[in-house]
Amino acid sequence: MRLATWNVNSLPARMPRVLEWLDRTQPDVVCLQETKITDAAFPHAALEELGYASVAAGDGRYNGVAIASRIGIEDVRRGFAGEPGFPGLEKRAIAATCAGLRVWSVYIPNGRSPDSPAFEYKLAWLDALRPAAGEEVAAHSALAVCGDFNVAPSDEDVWDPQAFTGSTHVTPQERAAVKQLLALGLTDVHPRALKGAPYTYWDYRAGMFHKGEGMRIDLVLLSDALAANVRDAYIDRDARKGTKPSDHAPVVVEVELPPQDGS
DNA sequence: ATGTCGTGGACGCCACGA
Repeated sequence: MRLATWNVNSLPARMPRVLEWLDRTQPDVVCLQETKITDAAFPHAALEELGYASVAAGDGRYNGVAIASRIGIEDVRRGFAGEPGFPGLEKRAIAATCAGLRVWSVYIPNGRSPDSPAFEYKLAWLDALRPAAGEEVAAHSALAVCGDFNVAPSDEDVWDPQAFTGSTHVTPQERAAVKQLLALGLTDVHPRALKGAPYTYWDYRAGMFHKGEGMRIDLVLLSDALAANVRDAYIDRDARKGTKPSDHAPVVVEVELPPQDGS
């Protein structure tokens, strides 16, 4: 099966690119983040025309996550137990089961700067995600936790570690939080490097995309057993090019699912 | 270059988040 994750930075603004990308890429399941659209306005019908059923959790202006699947979508859960807010609960997590694969689409808070309340919120959010993810690891042998983690797991995942001194996304606390997630029994699937770099995000400003100044912050975490069945993983860098792109590129993973129980 | 996007309020720019 082909699984993808993409921070689209507004689904309304990105619909032409998203539909074109789905048609070209043919993922079975895609996790979306920063949809920036209310549930009432979510374009279920346009996705259905391409064969995708979709579920969403969104408030409108900020955040928002969704999952689209052409192989079935059931047991939907929005948010998770103990999820903190800032100050109120935000729309940052949705889960569903697609043909036996438990899939989460998550959008971890940005954190703004290490000395801000938003950073404490980011760490608290990751702390709360851990037990919820642990329950999912225990309950589902085939599990994928996908999304924009707003953390570059290692120095290899940023274009210049020196440039990030004093910044979020690279701090020991954030990296420790991701490591603790992996310790639950999840594998960070490393996509093939493109042009020598594994980046999934490039700031719109200052021509950073064209200078190759990016970060790998969009991750696909697979349950360890499932990760052993990965056939390919890549970043669709072309999706960052052209007219009105998102500032993130999709990550695409080809993985062989084990036979489903009872099928 | 603190250099670009996207949203929404209130209407041609500004505040905010990323």
